Amino acid sequence: MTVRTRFAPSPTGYLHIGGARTALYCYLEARHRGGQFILRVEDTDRERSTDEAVQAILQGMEWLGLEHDEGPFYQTQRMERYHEVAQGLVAAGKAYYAYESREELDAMRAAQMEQGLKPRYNGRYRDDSSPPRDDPNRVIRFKNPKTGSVVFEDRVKGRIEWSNEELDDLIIWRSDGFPTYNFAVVVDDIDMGITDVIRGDDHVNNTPRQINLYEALGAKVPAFSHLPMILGPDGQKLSKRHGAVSVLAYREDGFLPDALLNYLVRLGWSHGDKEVFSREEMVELFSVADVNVAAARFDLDKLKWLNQQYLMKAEPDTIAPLLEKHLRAIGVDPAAGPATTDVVVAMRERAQTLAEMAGKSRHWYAPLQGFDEAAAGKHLVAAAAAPLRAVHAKLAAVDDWRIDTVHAALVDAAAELQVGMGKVAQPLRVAITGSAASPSIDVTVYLAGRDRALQRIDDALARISGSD
RNA sequence: GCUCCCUUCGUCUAGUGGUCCAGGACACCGCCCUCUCAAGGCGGGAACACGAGUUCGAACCUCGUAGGGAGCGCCA
Repeated sequence: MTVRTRFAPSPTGYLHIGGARTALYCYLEARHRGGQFILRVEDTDRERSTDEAVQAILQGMEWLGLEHDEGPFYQTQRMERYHEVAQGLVAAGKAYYAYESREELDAMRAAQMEQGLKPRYNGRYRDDSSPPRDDPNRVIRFKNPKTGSVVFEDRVKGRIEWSNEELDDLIIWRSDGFPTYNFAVVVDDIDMGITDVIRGDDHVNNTPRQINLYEALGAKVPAFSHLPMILGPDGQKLSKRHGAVSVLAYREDGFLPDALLNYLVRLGWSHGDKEVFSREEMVELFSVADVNVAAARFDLDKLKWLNQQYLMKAEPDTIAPLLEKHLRAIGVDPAAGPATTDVVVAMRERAQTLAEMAGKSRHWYAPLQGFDEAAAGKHLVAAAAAPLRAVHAKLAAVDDWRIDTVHAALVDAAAELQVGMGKVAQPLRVAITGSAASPSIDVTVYLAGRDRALQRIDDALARISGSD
């Protein structure tokens, strides 16, 4: 039997970091074992599910390159099937109708809590053999076994045992005519031949009752793997403030999907000391059985480091179009300056994200947005005027504008003035970029282009004479 | 309250009874390289939650304590 895993998000929000990691692990486990990865949208909560959320999740999966082999399936399109299975359970005496109102149930739970008991349904209609009657509160409850225990071997957490006395008769069919989650997942996972259920560990508590459902339906119980949570940097549950945003927000921030995937795969899983994994390596080496049991915190610094590793390793040609997008995003026209592939090569060691790269490259494409005052105050001083004039003259005389010819011009200027390169480079750097940090000075000047470079030197000279 | 789960450097983790006075990575600090900033190289500080027990020997096994998390829905 081939391995089949599924990712089953509910479309009540976007695809966030935690969901993305779950999807990645499902995907990797299936690929690693030569099986199929299935996408299923759990949209039975008609009040909270939205179409936008469905689209956002699909887009997120696509951006990350987590391709599914089957689906997406939608639970709302499988209603007849759930109905049929629920009725079958009733007919077989394995489920029954119950008629308590929500208020009655709330009161029951409150009373139990007060006595220090775990709130559970009391099974009032469990043995009621009277024919079903119409009632707005009518639901179907599953007859959970009353004795014994459920044991399962979680592939992440190990052996887990649950006494049936802890479980009550859960509702599988709501009074509004829709199935509940615990019931629909089981029916789906059986019908779709899911062999490995990989999901967040907030579902551990549901597993024993789901296993009882599998058994009542005479189906083979799949293997379960419950993944620990991803926490925010402060150790608290992820919130919108720190990380629980859509994965697409990471695209906007200039992260590469491979870097995000690499970060995510290492969050809760490892392979010796290895840190950087290509997609192929992930597929080859990953096993959900090696996933850690404890929750992990999200660390943006490490994600940034990885992102830069990927930025530096990638072909500049593949990064250039992405840089162009980020330039446009900040209102800069990529056509108004140097070839973006050249900028990528110059900047990839100096930026951790594409957004940062775009911001630090803007001066090659658009007017300076003023000077960094500390840098200008230090370098655009009277003593810098002579070097700047010398450089201006040398650069104006370069007719074949290349990095090496620019470089030679700068060396000439420094030699002529009998000063070190530093005396020339820093004022020039500030003049060209507005700041004291940039790629090596020849590259910085080269990328600016002759006209822009000469103009900025003039502007800097004007500022120097103006401030004296 | 009850049930279940978790606990190695600030963070992600290696480690499955001896080779661990605990290894790698990010972050931090220092040095080197150097026209700046980076990148890169080298080096540094930094952890087995606590307490009992088992054992010749415990980060690894057992029990307890503390702390954290999840769940206890006609949400998923």
